[in-house]
Amino acid sequence: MEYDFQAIEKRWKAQWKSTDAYRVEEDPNRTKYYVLDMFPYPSGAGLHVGHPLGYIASDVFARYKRHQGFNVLHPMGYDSFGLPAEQYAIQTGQHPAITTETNIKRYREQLEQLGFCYDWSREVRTSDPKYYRWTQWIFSQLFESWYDIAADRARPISELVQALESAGLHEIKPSCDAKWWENLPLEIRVKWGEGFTGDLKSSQWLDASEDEKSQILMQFRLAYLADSEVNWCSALGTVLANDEVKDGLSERGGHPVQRKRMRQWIMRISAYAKRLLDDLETLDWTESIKEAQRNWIGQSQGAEVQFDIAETNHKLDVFTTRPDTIYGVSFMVLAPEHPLVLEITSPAHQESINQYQHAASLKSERERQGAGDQSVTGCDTGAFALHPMTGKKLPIWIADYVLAGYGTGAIMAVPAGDERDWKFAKNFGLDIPAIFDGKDTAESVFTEKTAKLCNSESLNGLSGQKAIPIAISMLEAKGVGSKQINYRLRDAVFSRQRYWGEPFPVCYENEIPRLVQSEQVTLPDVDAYLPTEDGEPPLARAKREAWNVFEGDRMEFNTMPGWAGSSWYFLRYMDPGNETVFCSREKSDYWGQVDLYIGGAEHTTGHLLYSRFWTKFLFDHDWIGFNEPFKQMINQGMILGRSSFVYRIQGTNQFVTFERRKEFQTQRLHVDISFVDGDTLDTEAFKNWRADYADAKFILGEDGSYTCGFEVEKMSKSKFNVQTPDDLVERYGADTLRCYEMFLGPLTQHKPWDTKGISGVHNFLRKTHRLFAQADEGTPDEKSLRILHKTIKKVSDDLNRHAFNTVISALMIGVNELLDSKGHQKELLQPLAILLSPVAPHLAEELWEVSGGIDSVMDAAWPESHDKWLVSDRVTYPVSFNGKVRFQLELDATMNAKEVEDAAIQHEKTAAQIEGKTIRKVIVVPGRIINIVIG
RNA sequence: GCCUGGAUGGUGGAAUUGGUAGACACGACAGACUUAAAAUCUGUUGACCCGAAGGGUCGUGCGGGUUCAAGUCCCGCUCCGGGUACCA
Repeated sequence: MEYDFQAIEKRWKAQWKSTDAYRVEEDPNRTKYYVLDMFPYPSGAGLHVGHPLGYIASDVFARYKRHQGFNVLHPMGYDSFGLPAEQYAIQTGQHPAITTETNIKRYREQLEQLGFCYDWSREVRTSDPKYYRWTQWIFSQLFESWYDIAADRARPISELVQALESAGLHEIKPSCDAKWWENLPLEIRVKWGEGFTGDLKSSQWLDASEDEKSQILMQFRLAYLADSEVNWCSALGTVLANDEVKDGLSERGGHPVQRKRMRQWIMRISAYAKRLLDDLETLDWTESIKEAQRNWIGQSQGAEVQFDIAETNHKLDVFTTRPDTIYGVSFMVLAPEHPLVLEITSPAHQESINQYQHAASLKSERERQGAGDQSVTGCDTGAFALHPMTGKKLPIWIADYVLAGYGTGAIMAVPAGDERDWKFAKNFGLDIPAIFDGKDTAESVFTEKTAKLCNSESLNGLSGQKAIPIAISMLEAKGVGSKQINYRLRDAVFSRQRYWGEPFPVCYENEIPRLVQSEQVTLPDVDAYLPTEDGEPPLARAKREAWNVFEGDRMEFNTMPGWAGSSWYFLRYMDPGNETVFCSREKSDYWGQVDLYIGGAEHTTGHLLYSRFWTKFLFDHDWIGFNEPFKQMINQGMILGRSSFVYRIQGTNQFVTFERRKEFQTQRLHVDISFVDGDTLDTEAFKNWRADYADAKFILGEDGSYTCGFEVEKMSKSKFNVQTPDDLVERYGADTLRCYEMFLGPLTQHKPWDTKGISGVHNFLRKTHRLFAQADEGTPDEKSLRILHKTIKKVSDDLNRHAFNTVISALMIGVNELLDSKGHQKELLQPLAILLSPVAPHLAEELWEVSGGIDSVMDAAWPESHDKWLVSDRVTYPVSFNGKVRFQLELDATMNAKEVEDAAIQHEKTAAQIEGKTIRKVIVVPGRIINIVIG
């Protein structure tokens, strides 16, 4: 009987559906295992062959764990808010919900086609109000929380209020901006006086009005409203990401983009910087991803130093990692946006400063940070700072290499010891004080901490490493500085000026925000998915009646970013239908962390950081019992496309085959890979492709066919190299596609997609089918048993280390050898069907039945290999001379090293190798190798 | 620049702890079956040299090194992919 994959796959899919085979429930008697794929965005194009790679791997692993008796949670859902649907809505007026629904339907069909063992009853969609209700709830909780630095965790804002009422800010330290009071309106600060430095008294708090209290609390909330610099594009009425801006213009449309301060919701992720950094140690992720997160969080240790500004009362704070070089400071540099610039610039410099600030505001953050061009720019303010130790006057400049958002937005420049400062000093002719003994820093910068300091008073003679703590205590003693740990990690902007996202459960009264708690806020209908004419987000178009709940003067017009819904979705899968909590504690205690997370590496610093942050927040409130979401993660590589090309002779409609293309002047054109089999073009299909090719002529090769050229590149529609799984599933079946994607190579590596090899894998399944067709009740011989147990061991070991590609080879070898040894007894075939089941589940069910298995193969216990069948009593040793293998020697496995050595030396072929030379040494690794050193 | 992953036959790749490099598969070639083709099956297939069997030399991006033994470890490079960037 032929391997009729279509009938087999149809039959078992129906069977699984009718028995609800993938339904999982909590079961206290079994150990859980949670396998998760990264949340897909359901795009209109559907899945291409690159997508399922990770899904197949996780599915294989989930099935393997199920065989091992684990209670496996393996869910799937959709990150269904997002820009493409909104873009489509702008163009067509179709509600994004409709587009999204259509796309999800297509995704679902494709996913089901591949036979994944998802428990679809747990499916979630971020755009479903029943889901985003809880995203909104988590936002509310962040709004209602502050971060207690001493306790190192989030706490309810009510506890902060209590503390403020009884003792002010004296005894507690909330995470906040270093000078949080400067964000408050002047009226409040006036009441507290000039010298206010953050030590809020309970009397001052009790004295404040309700509005004022709300504004003060805003400085400490974990979700807070503040002004933040954004790339504003007024033509598009929206904010753009750094990489959507090119040369000061929007990438789409080429409209001018300007840096602008906008009031936005922000997440105080910086409060969690240290924990996010430290807890990386507990994760089984690749070192490269962990390292990238470390760099992103960017902890640096150093000191904050205060400089007085000459002839004013202003003070300038800077952060430095090199307080030891304090005597090398020769000027100061502020970010162009630094609030002090306005106040200190001398009238003579005012105009050039204004110009420079304007120019800087037109640059994107990326451009400011140099992307490519290393030219040094800056502008003198005409003001001077006073050196805290020497009192020397130091000119204050502004330059765009100093970023407002990092540290204090100002630096003390030490040209002798810092690359950028040195270049800046050289460029503008500023002093470069020599502070390193024996280093000529007028000629080149010296950035290491190894040289002994000079011209540095009490620090003289010390190396930088030793001088740092001494310099800090010196600064502390003088009251002009203190030890400080700084993080590069910035608070995350949480507002988007878009329609298709979660609405905030927030309304405004006198522009003071408060939570809407009477009812869930759902997305209102709008007449268009565009910003309003005065640049308000699309939600500002919603009429009052369009909101299902309307409180205060107005509702919040922003929506939440894409990462909101995806930061906690792994929790919702545990308890998808719960209408009273986001996930019951009982269920999250049972399912716990994701044991294995599979997805691309492109989410390294976005999703993977934010979901860690939210997990820690939920943990702080004891709503879940673990503080990291994803225990182990594997990042799959990208699947690249294989493009095919035809060669058109210039100026004609004639196409020349690949081998002969050099004989003519040709243009290389992409051709749709669906007309190409191997590299051979279906010329008829090609002619029917497009009208202008209808009368194409071909110069063929010797074999009478047209051969295409090829190249490996990213899969994309415009390159006509996109392979969808659909037609492959139709031609070969889902099991073949699953096996083939696994067989292609290591999961984590990038690899070209090439269907050439798929027939080999398909062939393997056919051979397997053929082997089982001969199933009988006999007793297997020893040879076959050895093959089986070798295969069990190899497949199990490889699955354990996620080497899915070699799992397939091992199965191929096993099947080939069993066909050879006539090992078709049911006793052998049943375990073999189980081994096959994770990778080719449909065929495995069929074969399980054929070989007399009971119930579904999915729940059959994973076979164990027995040493009895693995160890052999004979060993074939390679015998090498000076490392070169010369012959094989079969010996008894029980022989010890000395006996093996003697046997090797006495062997007749050894004599021929020695030939006059003497044996210097013999190395025997029992069971492995013999090496005889001669000379 | 920095961080990070990689480079092995014509192709995808295997070699898990330093121990027989090239498993498995594709492709190619040859053969069987066939009137023929397709399909299927069998064999050969890293390069080079001598040859009847058999044997030898070279060989894992490049140059060094450690070792009885290196694709694997160390030092120095080249190229390709990804991330990131004047982060004080």
